[in-house]
Amino acid sequence: MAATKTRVKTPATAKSGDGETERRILDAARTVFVRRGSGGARMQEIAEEAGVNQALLHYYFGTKDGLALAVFRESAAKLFPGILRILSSDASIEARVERVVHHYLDTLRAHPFLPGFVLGEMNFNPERMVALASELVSAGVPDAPRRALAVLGRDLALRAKRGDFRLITAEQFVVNLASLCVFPFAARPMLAHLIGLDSADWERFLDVRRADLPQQILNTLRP
Amino acid sequence: MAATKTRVKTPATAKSGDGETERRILDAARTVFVRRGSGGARMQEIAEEAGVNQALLHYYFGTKDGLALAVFRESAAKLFPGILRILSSDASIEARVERVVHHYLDTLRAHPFLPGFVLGEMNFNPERMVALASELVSAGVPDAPRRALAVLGRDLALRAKRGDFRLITAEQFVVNLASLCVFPFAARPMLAHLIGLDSADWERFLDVRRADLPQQILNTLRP
DNA sequence: TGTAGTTAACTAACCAGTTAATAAATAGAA
DNA sequence: TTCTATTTATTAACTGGTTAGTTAACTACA
Repeated sequence: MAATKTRVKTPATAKSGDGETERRILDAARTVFVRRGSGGARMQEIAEEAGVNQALLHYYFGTKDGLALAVFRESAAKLFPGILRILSSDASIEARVERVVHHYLDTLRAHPFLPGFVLGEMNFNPERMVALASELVSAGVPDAPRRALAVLGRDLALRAKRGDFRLITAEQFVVNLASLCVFPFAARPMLAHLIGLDSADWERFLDVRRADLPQQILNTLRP
Repeated sequence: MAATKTRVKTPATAKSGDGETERRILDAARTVFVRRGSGGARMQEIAEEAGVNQALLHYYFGTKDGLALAVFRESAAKLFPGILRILSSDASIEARVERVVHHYLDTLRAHPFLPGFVLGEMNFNPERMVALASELVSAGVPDAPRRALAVLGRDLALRAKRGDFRLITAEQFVVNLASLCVFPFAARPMLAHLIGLDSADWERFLDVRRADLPQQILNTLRP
């Protein structure tokens, strides 16, 4: 076993079955962190959920924060990179909007607890976002989000010049897109309890949303 | 001193300066809970922030959860009731949209950490929303949100029939409104770190948003 | 033999909450 | 108005249980 206090174990080799223990810990951690946030989650609870000894959590991930960051990282990876790729493609704005909305809603339908978790975690433990951003720097792609925005901004400006769209910055536009796709998932507890949206209502709500939202968003751009 | 384990002290009388100790505890708790979420917050930290002895937290609020619920309740009260009132008024839809956006953005500019806190808390401690909802029932106004939505829904339908707007349910419309107003605040850490939005950028971003968002939202309704 | 993975037991520190005593405020009687 | 008993507010110290993390021994495998 290597030395440092916050050492993170490299991917497992043979015996553990190609990283199976690590996988199980990550899966369990995601389940527990999503349910309680990292502040409310307990390592022993995660160990039990994973069916492993608690010391293994430290063996593979170092500290609770190390584990929480690993879960945050993979959760955030479901929210951002795909969207940025679509937004900076060379398809028409109309097609991009439709693809983003569908990609976002379909992804989030498969992982409905993600937005609540990511938003909660990023607000209660700001060091998570700081760490992610510095990982981008380390990976040599610090500007990826900004470059995607620049591409999109150029296209939006071109269309505004042509009179197709009103003028809007890429930042505002992307925030509108993300707002309309992500917020309902994070706010679902409120929707459920304040206006009585049950599971079937929720699915219908999302169906309608998936169908209508692209056009609504394009409408925000009308002059 | 009354008996029960989860007893909550009623508002203070004379000596404590018209509830001053309680006020100080609530203020401190809000500060700490907003920063860390209730799972990550520590009672001794709140006591120090309030400048009181930790036992007083229990004296006035019973348990940590009792205190957390009190803070959640007053926080949620800044997010919902005012909006519902505006939305169910008899002003034109156009005026309602503008009023809601301005009310929301101005309120949240004064309390920028509210959305992150409320969304995080409601996802990590779902019993908060459950308790709030049952307080509405106890207060005899279980249907207030739904009634507001019904009023708005009727008006939206009328305008659709007239050909002014496309058909949309009040639920979808209100979620769009809330999404566009609230999400940016909850997502601010991400905006700051991924696309480098600093404080001055942020204020400008909100200024632009306040000015442009009403029309963008009304545009979503165009046929 | 050396290394990685796993276990059971352990531990210092932390945590939410309690307790008993004291101080301050209030209510009621004279 | 004053006094006294009661109630409320506050304090310092305490506590049992929990927590993240550590340790030493063992197992499995190359």
